[in-house]
Amino acid sequence: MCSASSDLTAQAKIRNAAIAHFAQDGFQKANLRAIAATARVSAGLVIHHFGSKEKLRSVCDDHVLRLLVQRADEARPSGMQDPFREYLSNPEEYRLQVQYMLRAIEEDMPAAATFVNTLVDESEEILRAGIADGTMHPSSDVRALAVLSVLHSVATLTMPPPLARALGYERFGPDVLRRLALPTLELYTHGLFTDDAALKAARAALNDSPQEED
Amino acid sequence: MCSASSDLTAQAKIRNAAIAHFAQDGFQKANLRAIAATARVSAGLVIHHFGSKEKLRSVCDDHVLRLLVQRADEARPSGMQDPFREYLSNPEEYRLQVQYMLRAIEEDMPAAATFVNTLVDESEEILRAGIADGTMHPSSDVRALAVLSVLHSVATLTMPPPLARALGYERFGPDVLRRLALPTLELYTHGLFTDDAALKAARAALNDSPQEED
DNA sequence: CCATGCATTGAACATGTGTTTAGCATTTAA
DNA sequence: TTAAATGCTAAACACATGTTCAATGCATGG
Repeated sequence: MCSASSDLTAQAKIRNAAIAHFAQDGFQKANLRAIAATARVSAGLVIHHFGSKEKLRSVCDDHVLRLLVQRADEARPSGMQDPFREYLSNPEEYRLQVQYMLRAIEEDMPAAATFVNTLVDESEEILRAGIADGTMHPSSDVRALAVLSVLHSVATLTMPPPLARALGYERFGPDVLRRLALPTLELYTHGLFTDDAALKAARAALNDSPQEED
Repeated sequence: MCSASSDLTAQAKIRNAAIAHFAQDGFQKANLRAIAATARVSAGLVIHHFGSKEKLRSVCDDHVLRLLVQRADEARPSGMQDPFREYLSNPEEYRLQVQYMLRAIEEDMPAAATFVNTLVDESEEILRAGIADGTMHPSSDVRALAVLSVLHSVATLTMPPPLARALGYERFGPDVLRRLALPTLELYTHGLFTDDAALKAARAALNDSPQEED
């Protein structure tokens, strides 16, 4: 990265350093002096160019969002589906951008909402198409299923250290992802239960106390 | 809570206030003066009784862990399985303890490791029993499946706001949980795919490049 | 060459927050 | 009753960190 950083403008160097720090430490824990140090500039220059830490984050949000959406568009029509393989088969820089966006989702930033909506909408489309052509089971609530699958993907990619350790790894990484790939596909192919007793029980319970709308 | 707080020792009041603040805001964002204000004491007293913010957290960790494990033991042999129904059908105080432990998992505290290991071990036992008696499908990696199911539960209970909003809710809550219950059970009963093409492809891909890095 | 403007810096400033300290009040023990 | 210990507080302190400011260097145009 140092080889490329010398011919970038100071603004771009700061922005890239900020993206790395925000992705790794989160917005709050990341501090301007460390970002400035990574970018080989002073803390004052960061404010001079971006006005405030908040505005700097906004610029980073837009930048990463643009990169990810652009990459997804280029990969049409497959889009952003199968985030696991996507994540595994792409360069370090891409992983950083994904990590940044995952942090943004956790911290509920506006750019994250845009990103998540894109993912969920795309997921819902794929589900509806799969159900229509018979490759996927029908669902009582396709929208919820779309959210659920995105949630599972996000959760896997942000797996908390204690869970990674329960699997025998120091922390989340590509090896953990590979380890979980097969069980995940097995679950999505055969399910877990051999009968629908639990499902019927849940349906009954939800009908007993229908806290619902239409 | 105010009615009960008057006859608690100051230490207990501070500890309970800290649990609430840590659960709601996370350890870093929570500050001693706010905790002290909730407990109706001065900030200095918090340090006087607990030594430091870090030690205060340690006491809270142990306290919440003890309460949750005790509750799980009382609920034997069902233990901590089906966290959704457990979460929905229990009082506010219990939700706070769960929320505290979820925060501890995110922030990778020692107590969280204990809790997670309990959950995963218990989950693995249940899976092995279910597979043995034929109510669950065999798995190529039961341990990983146990981690996966715990991960899904944790992820659902800590659903980031953007995902809750993608479902049409302001933020995560009991209603979101009820909405996701059926799709989750459907997934765990029937799976998603109607054939095993994706599963076979994954098996093949993992055999082709079993240990690849770029 | 000078002047203007931009990039950049180091130091100072402001604020939030964990912690320390000195002191006060109340209880307890001799 | 006095003295020590305990519970508790307000203020001060230390430090991290976002931000401001004055000054310096350096380019470009007149």
